[in-house]
Amino acid sequence: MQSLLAIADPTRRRIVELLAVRERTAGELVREFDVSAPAISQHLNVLREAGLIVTRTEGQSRIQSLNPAGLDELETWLEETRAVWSRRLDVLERELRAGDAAKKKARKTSP
Amino acid sequence: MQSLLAIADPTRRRIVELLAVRERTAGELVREFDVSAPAISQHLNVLREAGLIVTRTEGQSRIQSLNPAGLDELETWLEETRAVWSRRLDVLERELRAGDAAKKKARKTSP
DNA sequence: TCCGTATTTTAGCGCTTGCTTATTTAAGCC
DNA sequence: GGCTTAAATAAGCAAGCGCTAAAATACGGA
Repeated sequence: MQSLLAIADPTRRRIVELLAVRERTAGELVREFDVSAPAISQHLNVLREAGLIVTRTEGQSRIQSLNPAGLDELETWLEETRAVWSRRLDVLERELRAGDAAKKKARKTSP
Repeated sequence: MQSLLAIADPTRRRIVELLAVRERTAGELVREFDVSAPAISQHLNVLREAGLIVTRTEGQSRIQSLNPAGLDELETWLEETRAVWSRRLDVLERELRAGDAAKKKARKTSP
């Protein structure tokens, strides 16, 4: 779940959003933020290790782009959690209905 | 985006998963982990402030349960990012195809 | 009212994180 | 080779995080 930790940081999340629009060099990204180039470079390392971006060298600039498989991990966790959880809600609702029915029945014999 | 920061921590993520199955008291949650009760209580504070869980008092125990709206924020970010990004991939693919066509055409006149 | 159980708050500590400046690596150009 | 541009790495620092033990709060029962 490294990708979750990676996008928990606002700067890194913004980088991902920028790269979602189009790929960029490290230098282009630096210009979008009020932090130094090393700071961005370090963020890019984290994102790369999390599998969210890939970097290819082209001449003397390194181009950063989103990794197709990167967001999958996040989506999977979210989907699974939501699946378990909404199943639970269904059960809860059914129990609630059953409970109401039982109450109604009980009221007839002992109000 | 507080919810993202909240579930970036493995313990808190586990708490969410446990609550997805069924609601639990703080004490029940403590027994699931190898950390002290205060630690769990603090994690619950973070999750509550992030809107991921709600707490109701029942007698002397406090019951924690997942907040229906909580995961939405995450899902929204993920969906939007993916939407922008996959749109970009579509454009890219189309450009690629157009490029191939242009190359083919060019080859006919000047190989 | 005093006590036990459940939980939270406080205070303090070590570790990690994100940032900066300084230095290093790498590629293109003369 | 020497210079410039692009980017990464290294070292160091302040702030934040998660943990713990200790104290405080809240409720139910004898």
